Amino acid sequence: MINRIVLIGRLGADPELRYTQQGTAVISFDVAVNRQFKSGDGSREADWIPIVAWRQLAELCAQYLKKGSQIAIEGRLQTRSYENKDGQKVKVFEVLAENVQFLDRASEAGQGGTGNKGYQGQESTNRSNYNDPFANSDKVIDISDDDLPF
Amino acid sequence: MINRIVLIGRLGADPELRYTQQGTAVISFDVAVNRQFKSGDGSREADWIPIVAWRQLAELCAQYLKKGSQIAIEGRLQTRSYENKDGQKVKVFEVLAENVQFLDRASEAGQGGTGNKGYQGQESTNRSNYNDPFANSDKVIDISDDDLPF
Amino acid sequence: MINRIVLIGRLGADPELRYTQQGTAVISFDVAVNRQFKSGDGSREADWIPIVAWRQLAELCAQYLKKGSQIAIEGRLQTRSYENKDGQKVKVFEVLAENVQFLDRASEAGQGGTGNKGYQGQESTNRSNYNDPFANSDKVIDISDDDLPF
Amino acid sequence: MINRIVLIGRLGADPELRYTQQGTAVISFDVAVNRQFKSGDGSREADWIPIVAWRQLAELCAQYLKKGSQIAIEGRLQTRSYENKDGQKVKVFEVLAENVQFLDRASEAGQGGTGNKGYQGQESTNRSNYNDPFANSDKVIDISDDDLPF
DNA sequence: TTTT
DNA sequence: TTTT
Repeated sequence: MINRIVLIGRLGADPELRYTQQGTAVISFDVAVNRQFKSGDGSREADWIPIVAWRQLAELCAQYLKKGSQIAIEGRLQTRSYENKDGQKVKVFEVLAENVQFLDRASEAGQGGTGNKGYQGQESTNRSNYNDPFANSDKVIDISDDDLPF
Repeated sequence: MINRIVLIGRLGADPELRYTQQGTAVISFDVAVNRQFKSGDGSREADWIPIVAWRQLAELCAQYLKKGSQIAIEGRLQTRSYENKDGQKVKVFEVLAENVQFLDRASEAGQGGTGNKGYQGQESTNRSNYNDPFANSDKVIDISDDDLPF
Repeated sequence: MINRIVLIGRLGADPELRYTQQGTAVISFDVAVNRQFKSGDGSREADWIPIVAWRQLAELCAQYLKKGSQIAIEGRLQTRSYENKDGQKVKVFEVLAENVQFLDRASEAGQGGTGNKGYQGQESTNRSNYNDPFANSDKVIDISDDDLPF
Repeated sequence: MINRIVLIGRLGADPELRYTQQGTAVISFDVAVNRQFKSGDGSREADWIPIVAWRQLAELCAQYLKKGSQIAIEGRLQTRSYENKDGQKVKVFEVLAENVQFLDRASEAGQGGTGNKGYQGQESTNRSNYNDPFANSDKVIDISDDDLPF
């Protein structure tokens, strides 16, 4: 069903590229999307949206993005659950990036898209059982590609 | 900054209309947005997206939506935090609905939009400090309109 | 660059499936998207948006859509030019559908997407030189697949 | 009904701010949205999308945009017709901008939105009878505000 | 927690 | 008619 989101924002920190045990590249980062209005107290507020990208798109992002980079993202809003160390079920919201556009002069990168590699459709598949990339501190995340049906 | 999402899905339960202490209508409900692909085990998966709407749009939704209703939603993805009873900070993701379209035959309601009342811009304002509507079980939620800058 | 459109509307007429000389399926139809407001004279106004879809998505549409069908469409807004019989250059606007959702009860079809076949990326390619499908009355349109770089 | 488009592109020329006879500001410009793929002949292709904005948003655009400016636009795809000097009916497609974000370093302007002035809903109204702004060469366009139901 |  |  239709699930489409477009965001423009800036990275809050350098993104870190990771790999699944099978070698699939995955990257995660948070993007601050400013709201149009200041708060009552005059502070400028932003929504911090977690983004995840896979494969070539992940590698492109790793290459061109750093803390503060401005980026346009097109993708789907997804939810998944995982169990934390306390055995509690944690619900995660994230935008699965399917197309990105780097907006900084510095990153004369142009645009990265999954589409041009023919992976876009496959990106949309279920991946509800992988562990939370954010919960891992090492570059190889504890996730089997068998769990990724793509 | 650009933050735009469009979803089509179905309500998992009857929505409940609430009012702030000042009488502002607010409604919340979860929408199941099916993914295009079945899981490896053959089960059909969905993303469950929390939706919130305010004022007239909330009242329209209360009037036309019930468990199972199909709906198209246009809005912004927002995040906010609140403290739960244990004093822990809980992060909430939700789509602020700004325009909806009821898709069920039964509800020949057509479309509800905040726009036609001139409230759309104001909807986008900061509301990061209100309590979680989901955490309240009574119809009057514990939130002062002073906290809502709109 | 980012170019994303989502529409919900109804077909003004039965769509007609055509094929290029090389056998690529293509379908075109106009969708009426109602505006939220009535005109000054009380009439309800709609924008008529031309849609085009290719390959499997075209065939799905041919199978499930007819005059009056309600549909959600996700795609890109594209422009192209062709020369009419008078040798005049005609500019065409159309939405390249990349994902559709059939919204009628009757068409228990669910959803068609190019993504699930891995064609989505290729859809985005240049096709500015083909003749106007609307200008042809026969089912085999006068267009070589050599002109379609996908 | 749902009709939502988001674009990122560059202006092909300096925009020109005009006013209706009643003094309503209106601006029109074309934006080049590059496609992700080069044509078969290696040339880079773009879709040229006509944009129109009204009132404060028009004035903001006039202030911050010039030939080559990069901009993100959120709005609706609309169609309208007018009669040209030969008495022929001409169909026009254009994106009614409801929110824009200036993306050039130089224009540290941030974002313009109709929403923050409470005009956003009204923007969506019928305006199918005004003359084509592109067809006028003087700054005051031949259009009565009586024809604009907002 | 939806639906087909 | 844009830009990288």
